[in-house]
Amino acid sequence: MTPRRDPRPAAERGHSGGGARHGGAPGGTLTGSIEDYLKAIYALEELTDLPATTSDIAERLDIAPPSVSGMLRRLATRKLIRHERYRGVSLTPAGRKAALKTLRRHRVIEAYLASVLGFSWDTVHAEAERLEHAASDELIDRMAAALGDPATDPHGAPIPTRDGTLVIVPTQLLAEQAVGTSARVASVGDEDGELLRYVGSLAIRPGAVVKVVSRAPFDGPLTLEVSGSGAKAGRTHVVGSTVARAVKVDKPR
Amino acid sequence: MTPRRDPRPAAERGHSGGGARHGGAPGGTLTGSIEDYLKAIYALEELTDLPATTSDIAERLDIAPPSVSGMLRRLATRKLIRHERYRGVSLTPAGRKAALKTLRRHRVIEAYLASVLGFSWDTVHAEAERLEHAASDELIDRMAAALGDPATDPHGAPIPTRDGTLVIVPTQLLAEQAVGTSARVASVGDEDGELLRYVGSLAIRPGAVVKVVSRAPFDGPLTLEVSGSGAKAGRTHVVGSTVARAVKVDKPR
DNA sequence: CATCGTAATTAGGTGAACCTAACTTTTGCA
DNA sequence: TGCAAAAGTTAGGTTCACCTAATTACGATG
Ligand SMILES: [Mn+2]
Ligand SMILES: [Mn+2]
Ligand SMILES: [Mn+2]
Ligand SMILES: [Mn+2]
Repeated sequence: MTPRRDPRPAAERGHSGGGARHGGAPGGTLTGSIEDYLKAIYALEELTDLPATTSDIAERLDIAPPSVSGMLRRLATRKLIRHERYRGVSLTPAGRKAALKTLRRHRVIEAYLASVLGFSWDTVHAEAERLEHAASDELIDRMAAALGDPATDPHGAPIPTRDGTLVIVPTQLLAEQAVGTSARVASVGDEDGELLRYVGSLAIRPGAVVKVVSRAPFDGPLTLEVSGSGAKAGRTHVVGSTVARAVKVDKPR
Repeated sequence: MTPRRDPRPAAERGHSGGGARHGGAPGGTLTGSIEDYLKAIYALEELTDLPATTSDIAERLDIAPPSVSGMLRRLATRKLIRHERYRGVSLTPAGRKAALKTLRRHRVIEAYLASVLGFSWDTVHAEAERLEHAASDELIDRMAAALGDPATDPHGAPIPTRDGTLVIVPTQLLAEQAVGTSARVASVGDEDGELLRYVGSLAIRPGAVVKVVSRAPFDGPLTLEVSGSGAKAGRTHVVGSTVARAVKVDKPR
């Protein structure tokens, strides 16, 4: 009569989801896939202040749109998102909380790998993308503590605190920075390792100061001066719009 | 005509298997489940020098025997084990290699967590059990290097080298040690956290020297003297056969 | 050497997370 | 305002890794 074994879905048990932590979080344990969807939705909402669309999520996660539709239904059932059919999704408080928790894990891991284990800033993201689903809360806390609870990750992105608070510093894209002005680099997008290696070779990293010398029309290339230490510092460089949209600078005021 | 996307099974892609590393290992990437099966088979073969049986594997992994049968068929198809129907399984060279690789990962992670991040020896196993499937080779190498390529994990178990060599020190179970003799503790089984906490409280850990004072018949309790530093050291203790079978001591010669 | 208990396998599910092909809804634009 | 393209969903698969119930093989014993 009584089932012999753990009747939970496979993904929530030992393996296959990666999401099996220990503490019984309200609403049940989240799989690794779910954590990545929530992170993606969070990032898209943040970016546009609008509901995230199916195709944006699909593109970001490199998953076919119908697969996303299916997952969104599951996320809605679990009350992690609100889904208006054909319109898009937004995170519920529970979903946002879970997204920020995963984001904290991701960024703490990145910071630890870079600071303590000597990983380069273009390799930490891929590693963190997997470890974020396998590390316990305990491990994340210990890594953060070992670094003195860092405020940002190696790419300059703010690290959510243990209680789910994310400090939002006003920034704008380097692509939007006025010609002739200087600004401090706040962060660089961490998804594309090649881009990070290139940007790093130009001494563009969080804290560096960049001056926009000129901007070609029609989303054209940007001429920059990077002031900072290093061999290439102080020289001018021409970067394309992809790079200019991957770099965030402090907003002037 | 051409398939739009990655046609690999879901478990080998982004998530769901945990086994998706980066380097294209020969024979295809292994899922986290497969890695755990191979580790279990390796341990059972090591223990008895006989083919591992379905029910032993099932018990060790807490999985129903029919599920194990199914997985064994898949492992045999992938040439990781040899399977004689109704008889048992043994690892092929490829399977053994994979098992040792996972074992190395597991033990390096345990050692790192204990030495660098201050985890206690009774908590590292659970953490390593998940991280072993998500960490890259690079990460394992860096953790091992940070510790000066340790020879053993916190429980005294030898760590396989990068090239898959495992140093086998002749040991016997504390349960088999002759009455009246002393021996150095080589290792303690790491699966049961509660047991580790208890054993640790008796100052029984790798390197400690234990003397068997007496042994009650019929698999009965053992009276021990633990010599070493610590408050409880030098006192006698009585431990049951479960503990006596979890502790390995150097073999006399 | 027949039999019976145990071990192993087969048969037939399930849910998660993906896919392509086909269909429906929304929307941008002539 | 009508209509085609784009976006989103539904329909119908697949694989993985688990499950229970039923069946088959093995091997110990009388
Ligand atoms: Mn991830
Ligand atoms: Mn980052
Ligand atoms: Mn494991
Ligand atoms: Mn261990």
